[in-house]
Amino acid sequence: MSSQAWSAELALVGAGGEAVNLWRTVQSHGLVDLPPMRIHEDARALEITVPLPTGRPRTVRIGPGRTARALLTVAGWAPGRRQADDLLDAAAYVLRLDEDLSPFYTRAATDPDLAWAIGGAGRLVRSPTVFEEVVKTICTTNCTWSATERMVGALVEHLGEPATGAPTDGPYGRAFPTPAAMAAVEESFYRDVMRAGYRGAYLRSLAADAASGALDLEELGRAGRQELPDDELAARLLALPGVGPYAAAHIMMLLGRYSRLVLDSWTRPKYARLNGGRPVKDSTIERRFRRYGPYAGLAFWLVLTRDWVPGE
DNA sequence: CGTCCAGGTCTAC
DNA sequence: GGTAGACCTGGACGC
Repeated sequence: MSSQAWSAELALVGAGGEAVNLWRTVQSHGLVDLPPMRIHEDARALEITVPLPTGRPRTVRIGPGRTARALLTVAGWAPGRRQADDLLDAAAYVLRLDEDLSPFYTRAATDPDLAWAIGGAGRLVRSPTVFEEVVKTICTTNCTWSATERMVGALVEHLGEPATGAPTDGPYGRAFPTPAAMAAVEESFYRDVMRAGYRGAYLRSLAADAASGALDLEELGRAGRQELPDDELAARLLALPGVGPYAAAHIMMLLGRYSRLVLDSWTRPKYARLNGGRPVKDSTIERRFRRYGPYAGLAFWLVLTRDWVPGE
């Protein structure tokens, strides 16, 4: 416990000069409610524990700063210039500030259902690693949200590297586990501690392949659309154990590949509710968002989550 | 207490 | 290529 706290501001602007609504970004999808991320409602801030290129992970709060800026704070930290820059880079990465959403906004501007978004919505919080997006997504499949929380919570609490000054127990204040850490534990961990059921074998296999280098998820997830088109990325993801159509679409959306719509037992009824309550066929939904081309999945997601932040 | 199913996926037809 | 059944777990529900 140190009374010192490091803080710095980060300009909230997209790569194309677009506005960025921080609070909307913080609440952009469900994974921000899973360790090592959490939302501090009263402060309108995102807390996340991020690995840094050097030294231990750090837990940073990303909240509102001066106009069009985020304020980053880390308790009990007095970093050097290099480390401070690393943390700023990590926060910018998590907020996806390197992405240019202006092509999407150009299309949204002419859509009465989505024109509201151009004020700074549509930026989805990004995990520090692709591995984390994949593992968490697998932990959302075929189970309730409370089960997802249990599984991810156990992973981070028991296998995540603690940040300096982190609490000695509990899932917060720890970076998401590395593939090596997840590959090093026995099956019994997945069965008895994480209680992952049949997903345990998928996760263990995924972690082992990622740890050995046989599978480079980070390269896969960060490849450009030119070198790896969406269809090919989808095929590669679908080949992963435990990743089917829903999970592939969800992972792709989190990777900034929005061509697929996330269709599952939450999105289908939610879309139906927004359209008079009658079930809507997948093909009908696909058709409605086809005009968005590579942004179809993002447009769909924003329509579904518009009411997550009141006032829009 | 049994059945169903949740932000599905895999295997075997 | 499309479609049943099985699959871990544990809340929610009906009986």
